[in-house]
Amino acid sequence: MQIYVAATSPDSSSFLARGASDRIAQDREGDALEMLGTVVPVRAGAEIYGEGDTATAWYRVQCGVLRTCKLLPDGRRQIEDFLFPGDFFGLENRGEHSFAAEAITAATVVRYSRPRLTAAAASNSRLAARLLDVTLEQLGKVHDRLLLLGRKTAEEKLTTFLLEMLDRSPDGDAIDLAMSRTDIADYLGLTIETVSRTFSMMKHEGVIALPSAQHVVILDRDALEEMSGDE
Amino acid sequence: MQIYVAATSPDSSSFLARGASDRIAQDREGDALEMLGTVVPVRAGAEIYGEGDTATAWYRVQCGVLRTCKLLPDGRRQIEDFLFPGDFFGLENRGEHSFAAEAITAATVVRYSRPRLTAAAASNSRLAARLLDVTLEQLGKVHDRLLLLGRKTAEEKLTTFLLEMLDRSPDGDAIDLAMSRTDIADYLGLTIETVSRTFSMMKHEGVIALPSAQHVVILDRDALEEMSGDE
DNA sequence: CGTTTAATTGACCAGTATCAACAGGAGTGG
DNA sequence: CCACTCCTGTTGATACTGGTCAATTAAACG
Repeated sequence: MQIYVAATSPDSSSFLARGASDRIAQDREGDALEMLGTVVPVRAGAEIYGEGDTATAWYRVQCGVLRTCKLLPDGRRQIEDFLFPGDFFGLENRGEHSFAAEAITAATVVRYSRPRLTAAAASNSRLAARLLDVTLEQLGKVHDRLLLLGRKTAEEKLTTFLLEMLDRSPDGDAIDLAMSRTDIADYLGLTIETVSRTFSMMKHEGVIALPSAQHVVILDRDALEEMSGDE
Repeated sequence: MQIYVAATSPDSSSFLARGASDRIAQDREGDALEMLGTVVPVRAGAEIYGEGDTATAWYRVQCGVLRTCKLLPDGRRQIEDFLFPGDFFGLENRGEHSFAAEAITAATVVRYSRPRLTAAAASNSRLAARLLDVTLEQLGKVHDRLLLLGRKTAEEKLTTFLLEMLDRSPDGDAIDLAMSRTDIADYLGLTIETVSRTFSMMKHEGVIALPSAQHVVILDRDALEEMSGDE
């Protein structure tokens, strides 16, 4: 099983006081947040919580890959996000979860009880700022996906997806896809057939190589970026 | 010009301490947030900030209707949200705004300088909790739109949109659309032609009436809800 | 009123979905 | 070790939703 490195770029405009804005350092030193969490192991394919379950906690991925998804009554599915080590999920203030969270690979997650989090944030302003930061980061990410889902073509969606996965991959030009074609399709608002066909097309054009269905090698990153529609 | 009433349903699972969770009452009494804001009038069509502008403040709509939108280099546009009185916008922690904010009608917005907000939140835990709540609410709203953009049909998108507008309308069964067909199309990931055709179809089926392009009367709410795909 | 812009409607087209067949690997049992 | 099965992914043929281009109507504004 591959290990993904969390993308934790320090953000200069963070809501944290300047000297404390380096999240990586903070993670190492073990801040207030770390004291509150409970480590929970999850089997591959298992559900951490379902859509509609009472939301009692926030979570963070320690290792493994997960997905959060939502269903329409007739079974159509939308994957909200793929989650890698370092990612938070379950961030909601509604009474119940509006997405389900499921483990794609075997995983470990850290569980932060919401009442405890609320109480701790009330007396620790740095923790409160941190929670806000995490939430704002998620919001920014989701915003980008609106444009992708609403306005991009299949080819643009898939190249954007690959570049995104590449950013989170330890390797510079190879991606180990932990998720199935179905997951990718439901993430991008496409069908598995279109995902597969678009992969094949990119392969034939020499932009990527596909040693196996799960293993993607980027051959021409520039071309990929051009195809993503973002520039 | 029509006046919209902000949808401010108290949320029992708020991050605010229980006795203070009624946002409506809070707004009336004038909390810490109110002290920090500057009222800014905006002309119809004017831009409050552009995509890529340095993000220096958060905002809240006092009156009028605005939109936040994002462009692809080739001109394709995605509207992130329509904003009505009471709505917050500009909530970001990246250095620059990832969406532009524009006034659809003449409007007044309240501007909250970010450095001042950060400082105030650091010493006022109730304000910090409030900011987190506002952000989480936005996150929840955007999540619902992912499913709409990724998996719903044109008809489902438009009925969902109408029900959404109806919820925010002062009237029980009539909607005054402040935005153009182009705006609606860019909000739902469709073209103006498809929006127009779908409206016509719904009119012919007797689900809605269209006394004018801007005025929609809901004739059969149940049918509309059934058509939205959500149940 | 005439002019301009927004919305509607129509004809046609394209991108993506659907339906269906086939191929490739992984696991299982003989 | 090979054959069989199952499952996932790929490829092909065809259909259809929604997009594009164009013409018409309606509304807004001077």
